[in-house]
Amino acid sequence: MPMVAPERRRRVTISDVAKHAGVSKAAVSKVIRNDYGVSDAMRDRVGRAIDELGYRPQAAARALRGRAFTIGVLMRHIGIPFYAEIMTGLVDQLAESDYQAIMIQGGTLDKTEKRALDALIDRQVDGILMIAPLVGRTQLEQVAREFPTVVLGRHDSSPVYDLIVDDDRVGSELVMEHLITLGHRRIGHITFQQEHGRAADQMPRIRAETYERVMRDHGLADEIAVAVTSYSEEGGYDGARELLSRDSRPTAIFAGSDEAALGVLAALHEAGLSVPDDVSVAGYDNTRLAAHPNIALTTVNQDGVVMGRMAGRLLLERIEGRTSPVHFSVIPSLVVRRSTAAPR
Amino acid sequence: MPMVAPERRRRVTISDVAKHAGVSKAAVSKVIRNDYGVSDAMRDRVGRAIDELGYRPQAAARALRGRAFTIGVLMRHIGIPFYAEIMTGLVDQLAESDYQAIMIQGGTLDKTEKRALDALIDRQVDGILMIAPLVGRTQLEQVAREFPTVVLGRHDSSPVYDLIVDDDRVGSELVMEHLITLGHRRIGHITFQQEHGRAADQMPRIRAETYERVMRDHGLADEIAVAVTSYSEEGGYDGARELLSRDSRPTAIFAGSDEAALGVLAALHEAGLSVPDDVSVAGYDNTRLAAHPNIALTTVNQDGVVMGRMAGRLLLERIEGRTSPVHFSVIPSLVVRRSTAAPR
DNA sequence: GGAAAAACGTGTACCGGTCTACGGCGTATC
DNA sequence: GATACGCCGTAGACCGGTACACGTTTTTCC
Repeated sequence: MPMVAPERRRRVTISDVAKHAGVSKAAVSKVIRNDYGVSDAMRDRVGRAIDELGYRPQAAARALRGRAFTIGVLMRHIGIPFYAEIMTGLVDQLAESDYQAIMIQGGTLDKTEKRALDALIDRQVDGILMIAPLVGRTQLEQVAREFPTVVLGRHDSSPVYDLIVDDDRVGSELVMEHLITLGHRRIGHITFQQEHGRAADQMPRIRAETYERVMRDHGLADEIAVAVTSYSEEGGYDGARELLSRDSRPTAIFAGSDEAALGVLAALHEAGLSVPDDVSVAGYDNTRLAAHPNIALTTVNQDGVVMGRMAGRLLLERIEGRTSPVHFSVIPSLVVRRSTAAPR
Repeated sequence: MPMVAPERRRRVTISDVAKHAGVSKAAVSKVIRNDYGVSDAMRDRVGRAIDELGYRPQAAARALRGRAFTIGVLMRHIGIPFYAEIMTGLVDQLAESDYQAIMIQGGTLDKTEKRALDALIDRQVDGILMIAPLVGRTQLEQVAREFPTVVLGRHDSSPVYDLIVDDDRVGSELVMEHLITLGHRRIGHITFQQEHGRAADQMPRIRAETYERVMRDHGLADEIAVAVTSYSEEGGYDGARELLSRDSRPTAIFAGSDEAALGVLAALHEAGLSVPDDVSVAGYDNTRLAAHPNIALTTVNQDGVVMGRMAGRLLLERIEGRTSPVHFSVIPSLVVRRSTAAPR
């Protein structure tokens, strides 16, 4: 028996609505876009036709001429809890507008990120939010010149895009002062070396530099010990093992991120060292997991929801025509939990 | 001084390429799509022109007539570790094709999920992957009739879409047999009541039913204790508190998900009970965190990467024209860690 | 060697919207 | 009463691709 192809009902178009309402396509378009020059009667009439037919404008067609009503979000990877917070804020902010946020994974390589970014551009998004992008500054500015762009989590400001950052200097100082006040002197740090050596103002770099500065300010220049790995759990694990293998074992480790701190905890556990009795551990980001009683990590809280909401606002403003750059900084706070204590 | 509007360079179009190569638009289009009827010379020539101009086809324009080369993924929320695994598999599978995955958050409400799904449809995606969607079956089938669709994490099969599931019966049995073999009799369960009461074949329901069945099979019908909350950390916390407050405290808790299990651990910690000495805890999903030494959760491993890869494959097949439904089931395995032990 | 078939390139309608230009009509202005 | 103007609706070009129909050239085959 021949397979009957399922009849794919043709989608309702603006012409269908126009015909059904007995008006022109242009009139329907005006109503949809809330354009000038529409009578109340027309609005009602078209509105009813739209409802009756269940019409929804097709984004692709709109994109070709006008806007796609789409905000593209580029992130390395989903599953990073802090990113989820950002999205919560962004979606919340966009909920009142006609815009929709779509996300795309850029991965951790230049190449894959480039591909993802291109994909967003090819899809004619109206604005782009880049979360901690790897892309070099020149290319970043080139994109930003053509599309409203907000960059989150990088410190290199530019006249062509908006910037949202947590004040990593302040946050790192909070952690370091906390550890030093507790009495620690041999404090290690785990940082993340981006592929682009040039990016002196990227977030991991700032945290690392602040760490070193505070150490020096307290006359602990000789105790500086940095492991360069990555901000992932694996990175934290490897970094901790490296730090532990050095001559004088640190009594505290400031991991550049909570993810990394989780790896540090794992490494310490494996080495039979207890936290915080043998080694204190602090992270950064206040991931939801940091709060879990089995982890109880001292960390820095940066309000991701606020950052996401602000990102949405800035993008909408840019889409509306703003060209002057905005630099928004969130002040972080220290959250002390059981992973830090005075050294024994 | 008047602000000079940044000149937005017009994007390179197919006509530009055609002119530059001295051929027709149609020829360029054929080359791009690898269509029939193109000579090697033509391919070279056009290829060179494309490279020289840095041309990239615009997805919106393609979508209008042909395909958008976009796969839409609908998920409740990013930040759920298991979803990240699925995406890894999906992206990996799509990497070789011309398709790109975009994600959209549906939230936990019918209404917000509907809006997100509409947004995908409006954007003319070529295929949709729905991860544990809330949407009712009728609507689901309606969407699937018009767009290639793969549903992951729900057990209600249909002739119009493909299904990818972990075999939740087998997984739940593994957990229960493990606990019973250890000697537990008072085993509690935490489940998730979806909004749609009708969905008898949804995943939480299956895990819960299997729990009850195994209990009965071992003559433990009287010990059945189920807390109905949700599969989130909060849900687990609340559920555990409820179970602990009952007359006979369970010696083991089978949480329907790792997320919930984390909440259970938190509640036990708060109650001053130790794991696994006082209470054994098991989860489901083998989230990355379950492996962390500070958590060390006994759980069920279902290979999210494999599931994601399969989702990609099935979608591409459907886009190519397959209409017969596929039902793919992943066999889970038990991962025993330190959160379970014989009752004292 | 000639007819048929295959290979290749082009012209152009079309997808579903947006937006500019314009025309008709009612009202205010002088 | 003629002119000007604001308001409202429409016609139709246009966005950047795809795909079909068709003409021309080359190859195949008897």
